[in-house]
Amino acid sequence: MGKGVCTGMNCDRTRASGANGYCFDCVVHTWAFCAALAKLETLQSVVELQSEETLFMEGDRAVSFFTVLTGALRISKLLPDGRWQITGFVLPGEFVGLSAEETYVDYAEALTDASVCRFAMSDLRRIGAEYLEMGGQLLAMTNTILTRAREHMLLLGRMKAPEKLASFLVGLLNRAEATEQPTDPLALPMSRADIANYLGLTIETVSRTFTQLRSDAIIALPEHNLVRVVDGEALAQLAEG
Amino acid sequence: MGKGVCTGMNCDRTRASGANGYCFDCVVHTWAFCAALAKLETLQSVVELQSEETLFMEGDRAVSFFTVLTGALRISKLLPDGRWQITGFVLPGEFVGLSAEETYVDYAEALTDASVCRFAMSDLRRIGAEYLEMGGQLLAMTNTILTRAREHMLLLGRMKAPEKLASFLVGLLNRAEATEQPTDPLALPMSRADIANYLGLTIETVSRTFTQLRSDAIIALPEHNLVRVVDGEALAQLAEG
DNA sequence: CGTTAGCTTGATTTTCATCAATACTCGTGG
DNA sequence: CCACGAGTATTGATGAAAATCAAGCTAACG
Repeated sequence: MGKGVCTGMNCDRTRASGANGYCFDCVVHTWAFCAALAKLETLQSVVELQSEETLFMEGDRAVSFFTVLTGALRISKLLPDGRWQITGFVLPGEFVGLSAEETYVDYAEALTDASVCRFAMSDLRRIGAEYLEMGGQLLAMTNTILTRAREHMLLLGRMKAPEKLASFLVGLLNRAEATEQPTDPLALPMSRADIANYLGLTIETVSRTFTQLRSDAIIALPEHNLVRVVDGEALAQLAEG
Repeated sequence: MGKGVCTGMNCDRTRASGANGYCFDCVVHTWAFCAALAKLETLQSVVELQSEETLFMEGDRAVSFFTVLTGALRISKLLPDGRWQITGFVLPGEFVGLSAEETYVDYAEALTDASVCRFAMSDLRRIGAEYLEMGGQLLAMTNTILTRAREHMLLLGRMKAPEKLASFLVGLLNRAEATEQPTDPLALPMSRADIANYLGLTIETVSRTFTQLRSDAIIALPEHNLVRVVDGEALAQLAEG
């Protein structure tokens, strides 16, 4: 899994939030849960991550949670024998690291160079009374994540390889659209290995399936990490099962 | 999937909560999120469900959410072509039906005859300001559900049939223990078909795997729906992967 | 006591994993 | 600028796990 480790709390690569310490000009301002809050700006700090760096590990004390500003993270769970499953990708404006436990229950690692905005759990509890609105926002966003998790279970349990890949691409397209990022050549921030793991497949099967979708003229692959949708109808069809 | 439909809101089979309308002697009082609240008792009503009855469906307006009092529910998602995936079982004291959307995003059906305690979403919003504590409880419980969902993804994506089944049994044992229900002959409230679907397998594979675990002297099956753990060590070992 | 739904067992097929090369891409240094 | 090498992706051949197809079995219920 990841190489470097930066547990947020004690990482030296932190600095004041945004360009000048205010949320209102934060890159993800309009999508992130913290958008609702003016005073929150005093509570966070920005953490810079290099590609493959670990933000937190299972078992670490869950003292912080995070909003992704730029780049992307991967969330995964590990089996004792080394097998693991990526349970989600976290894109800009989305948050990660809330846990009902004292410690984190999964791993968060940077897929690319990334920056995240750190919040202290203790601050969350403290301001709860004042900034009730945020509690609601967090609950809503957690529910959104849960909904996505359940869709992913349907994918893992019941879909065939081409359906899985189509579904994955459609999901990425939707999220890119939602955060106003380019979709025509859609960028895949993750490797084939990450895609394969996320979909419960192997690298080889993902690769074969990519070439299959390409030869069926459903997508084009101008580069390994760029996808162009040729037949959106067929892709959506596949993605639906 | 289910037969009858009872969307909670307009179900006639409702009555006042508990034996006498107070939460404090509710059967799940000590485990349910509502335990923290005294005033909540005025806000709910009890809904009785028959086995296989539907509590809510994907697309229904999400006007209520529920705590299970007795029995068990199954939560599932449906693919257009009829394939579906059970994403979770809901046991007494656990809640279900919170959604960030306007409508429910999955199906909830009774595995057995069951009773659930209904809360109105509007009440949740209204009392939010006063009963902040509950918001935190809901967030915590939602995070617990999310954690379980992620563990389930690991199971669906990376485990082999015997590991899946062992993991499922261990999970049920833990939950039965947590709510002080019998574990020695552990009752399986769900059919082989439900287990199979939940684990991303077929009925046949589950059946074969049960007989395999039995002939390996890891479990005994005094009846189809009763499991006795013979070699807990081996079972835990398998469940861990 | 027969019927039916749910479970088990067996035979065959399918999908995907595994094993094994081969090709591509990008960065480095001659 | 090109050759080399390492990491990543593709392609091919084979094998294994679980799905599918097809009977039987069991137990509960009329």
